[in-house]
Amino acid sequence: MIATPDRTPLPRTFFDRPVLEVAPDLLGRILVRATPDGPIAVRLTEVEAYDGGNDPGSHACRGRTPRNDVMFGPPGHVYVYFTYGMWHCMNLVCGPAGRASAVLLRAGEIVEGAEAARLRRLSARNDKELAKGPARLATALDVDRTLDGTDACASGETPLRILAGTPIASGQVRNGPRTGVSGAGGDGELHPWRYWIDGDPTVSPYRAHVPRRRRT
DNA sequence: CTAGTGATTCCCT
DNA sequence: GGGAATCACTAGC
Repeated sequence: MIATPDRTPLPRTFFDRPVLEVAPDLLGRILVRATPDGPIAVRLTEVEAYDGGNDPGSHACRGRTPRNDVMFGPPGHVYVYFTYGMWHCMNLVCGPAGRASAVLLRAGEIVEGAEAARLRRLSARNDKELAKGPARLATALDVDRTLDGTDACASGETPLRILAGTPIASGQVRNGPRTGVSGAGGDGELHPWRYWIDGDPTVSPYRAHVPRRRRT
């Protein structure tokens, strides 16, 4: 018998913990995006931890800037960045405030509002690909920089909120090197901080970071 | 399935 | 000015 997902919002205290504790605990949780077409909900299946200033792979490793400002703020808020000239990716900030740690949401299963998500993801060949990858997840949920700094733990009507869902037993959680991260050779050995649900079909393929030469 | 490459723009050095 | 926490597409196995 399959347990019904818990629709209770996650409290801010959930995020006010070390990022390596929060990241695997986010698997199986449900993020809800309110849109004019109705809610789109994603069950998280893959995440990556970024541990503030000590982490060479983190956007916060060179200090506070206008872009990463939200990472230095209170936990439970959403950090959205724009990358590769085209894409957005979203994170949830973890505690304590000022630590600048966050969890990148890398992939998930759309469990509500798939019709609305498909409108944003016309290249997806099937529903498993709707949110298979961090930029795909943000696109499917219509998330961009205008949502940077949104409080995912606020009560009342908010563009983004996160529900308890169904946590994943530790035996079903796998971890390994982060995907596509520059700034740390041998990153997999030192920072195996990508977590995913074992065998889940919506988990994105692993790709090592490859520095690209500028077109002449 | 894997591997290689162009797209496109913001941010920080 | 260089590079980026990526994706879509193609070729080949």
